[in-house]
Amino acid sequence: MYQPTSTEENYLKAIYHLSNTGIKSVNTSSIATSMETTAASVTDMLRKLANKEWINYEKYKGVKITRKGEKVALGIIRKHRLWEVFLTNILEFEWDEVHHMAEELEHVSSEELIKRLDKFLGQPKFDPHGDPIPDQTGKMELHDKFNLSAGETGEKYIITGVTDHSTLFLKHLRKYGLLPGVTVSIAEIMDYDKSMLLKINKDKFHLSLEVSKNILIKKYVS
Amino acid sequence: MYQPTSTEENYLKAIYHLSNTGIKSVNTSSIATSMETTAASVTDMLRKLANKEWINYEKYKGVKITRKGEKVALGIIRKHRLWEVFLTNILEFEWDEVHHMAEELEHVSSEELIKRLDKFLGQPKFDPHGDPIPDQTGKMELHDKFNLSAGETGEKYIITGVTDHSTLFLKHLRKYGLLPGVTVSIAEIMDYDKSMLLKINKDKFHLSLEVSKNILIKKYVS
DNA sequence: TACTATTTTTAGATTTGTCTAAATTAATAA
DNA sequence: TTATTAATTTAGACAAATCTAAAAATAGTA
Repeated sequence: MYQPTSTEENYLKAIYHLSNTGIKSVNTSSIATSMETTAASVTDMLRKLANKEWINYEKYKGVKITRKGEKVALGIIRKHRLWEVFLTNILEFEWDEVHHMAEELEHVSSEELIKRLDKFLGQPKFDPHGDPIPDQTGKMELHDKFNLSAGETGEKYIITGVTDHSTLFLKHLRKYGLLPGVTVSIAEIMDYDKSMLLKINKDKFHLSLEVSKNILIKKYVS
Repeated sequence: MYQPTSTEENYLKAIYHLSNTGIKSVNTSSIATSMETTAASVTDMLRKLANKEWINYEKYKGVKITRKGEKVALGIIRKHRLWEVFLTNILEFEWDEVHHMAEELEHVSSEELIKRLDKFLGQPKFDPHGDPIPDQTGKMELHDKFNLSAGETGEKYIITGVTDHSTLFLKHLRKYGLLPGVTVSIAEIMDYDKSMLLKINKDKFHLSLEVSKNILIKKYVS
């Protein structure tokens, strides 16, 4: 129906993420925080998005994304994550370097370009951070991730993603080789501060709760 | 000094092209035509570009691009042409399909991205249309091209580019396999309308002057 | 319930890039 | 050289996205 502007795409993406991964209700101020803008700007934009039927919005009552809006958001997320795969796998960037570039590339409009990029990359199901890539219809694999901080001593796990996507955190993990796909086992969990001793092959690392809380894992099945 | 907006980049690119490949002086209306906008909008923008020292501009006296402006323009042209190579060589688009996508991709800002893309593509010197790709400093190969319409009977030539970049023309050439890099020989030139009989390997084509005037060639050296 | 604090919206401005219509300057031709 | 035509610039307005400050609505609490 309508063609979203880059800004509208960014708002819809933020609203989608807040709706799904966030815990709190999607209100004006949470959007303002995540977009690094003011509540007044958000209110203006919400009216526009509602006019175009991408969200349901009632003054003072918060926001709910519509099917149409979700479709737009998933399209952008698909582009973002595919470009991230391109940047890491093909152009050999590190996983903590690609986010900003993908933020620009995701707004390149051609659907055919994304279709071919997807094919060229071998139709990847996850991006370098372990986040699932929606297909053309918006569907994506959602495997049962849980927090490394909830792991148990002696158990083996595969890292599947992160909850903190900041460059600082990703760089930190890279130092220890803690990347999606890597197999780890928990050697010991300290009673005092819930920090843990982690094993990758023969190497051992000491990990604070702060860090383990932001790592997602799934059970290792041999 | 200043960071150009996408719009400013497009104006500088247009002015650069008019300065070099165009015959007429670079005046307000020629820019308006090539940008598909009004003379009034151009005047507004020229003042901005002059303030940022990318052009020299005196009211009613036309425009001359500065060193700084040329540097910006060549940077954009470099990105545009590298993305075109990516789209044709890697994603297997046809040469007449890539222009519009490259117009969007050229505004993605990361210099490091372009550096790596260039490396990944094998540091190509020409884009799919035979246009030279500037290096990081703005230098590019300028081999002595001339018009196919100025070619001589019996001579062998290599196609190096085109002067008409429209989709319609490029599609037309593609039908005959007349792409940059292809070797052709002129079998006959008709006295009456200057149309020519062209040979690629064993195939023969009849080409109007209209078409041959828009094809660039260089001498074949075995 | 009534008061206060917080959140949200409105009002009014700003910036960028655009437009149309009017005014001005330059170019052309009798 | 003067009159007419063409090109260019100015003036004023608009749309998108943003901001600050003020007003209005909601939520929390005594």
